[in-house]
Amino acid sequence: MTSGTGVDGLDARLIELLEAEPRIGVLECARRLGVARGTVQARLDKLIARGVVRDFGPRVDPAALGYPVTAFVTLELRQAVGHQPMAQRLARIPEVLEAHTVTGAGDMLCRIVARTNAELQGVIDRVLASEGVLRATTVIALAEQIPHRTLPLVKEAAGG
Amino acid sequence: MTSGTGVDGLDARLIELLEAEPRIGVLECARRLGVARGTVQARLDKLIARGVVRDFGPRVDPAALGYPVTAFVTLELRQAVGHQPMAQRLARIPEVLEAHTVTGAGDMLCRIVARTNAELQGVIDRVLASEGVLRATTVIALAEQIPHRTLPLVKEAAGG
DNA sequence: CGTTCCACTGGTCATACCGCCCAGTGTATG
DNA sequence: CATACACTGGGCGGTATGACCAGTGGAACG
Repeated sequence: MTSGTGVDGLDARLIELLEAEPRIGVLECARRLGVARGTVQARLDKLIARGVVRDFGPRVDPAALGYPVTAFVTLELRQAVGHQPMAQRLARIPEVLEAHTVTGAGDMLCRIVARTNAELQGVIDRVLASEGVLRATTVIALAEQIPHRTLPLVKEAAGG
Repeated sequence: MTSGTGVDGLDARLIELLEAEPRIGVLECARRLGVARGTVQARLDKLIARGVVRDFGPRVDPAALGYPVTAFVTLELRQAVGHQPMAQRLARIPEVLEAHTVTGAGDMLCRIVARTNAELQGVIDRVLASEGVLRATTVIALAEQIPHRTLPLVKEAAGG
């Protein structure tokens, strides 16, 4: 194994290839990478088994779904409420796409989408209505300068 | 069309199914959804054509790659520097997974990962070294309460 | 130095899926 | 009423898939 993370150059090239053209199959990957099909299969199995590649689920674009407004909302919680139950309450709001507990002044950071700025207000109101939320600070994402990516990281981890 | 977004119940069920078991094929989907294969194919094509489903790329887990530390960094930029060139500079740092321009006190919000807290400092230093960055405010993500999801949103858009 | 382990190769096999085609039907639209 | 559209259910050839195998080369270990 090339590095401690267990990802080598071939793994990285494989992920890169799949990232670029997700529809191609194992056989095609093998051809392009210049290795045997069984090798690609084994690598892929191992990457999935190790959790490096979670899955190949469909990546849905909220904007195309009609939710072009993205915002990051920092929540301040009442100390007494646990983060777990809070997360469960937030999970009931479909527009909450993501939530993390964080350090700093706030307690939780959420990614929220909405159809319009006006509806964003509505979503935030629903968040605020959750028991235990003291305050919500919102910043609206004006533009996605770097869309979510992991490829450079994979290459980095592979050593190059 | 059921709704203005162009996603109906069947679309939603299809996405949900693919989300749950990404490896199954069109035929299997058709069987489980109780519709003809051609229908599934047509729906899927349209979803992709409309951009609702971006692709089926591999979802890489940075933690499994050896980058368990996630942080959100808010950047204040010198007014003179454009966001575009700034994004390009940030894009050269593999650990920067995402970047948005935002409203509020800060100018950009980035998602950053690192191997350790100590290395996080190093990554932030590299960000700060970029021309035009005046200040960086960092919050570390302690736990991912709600991992990135879009399913509830899809169901919502489909009307339930 | 020999042994053992492991990954990769390159080949086969039967199965099953894929993309594409078609005619027929039901339904909403104009 | 005519049209357009979506879905059905069927069939077609081509091809990938997953599984399996023997053989090879390198690295680690006693």
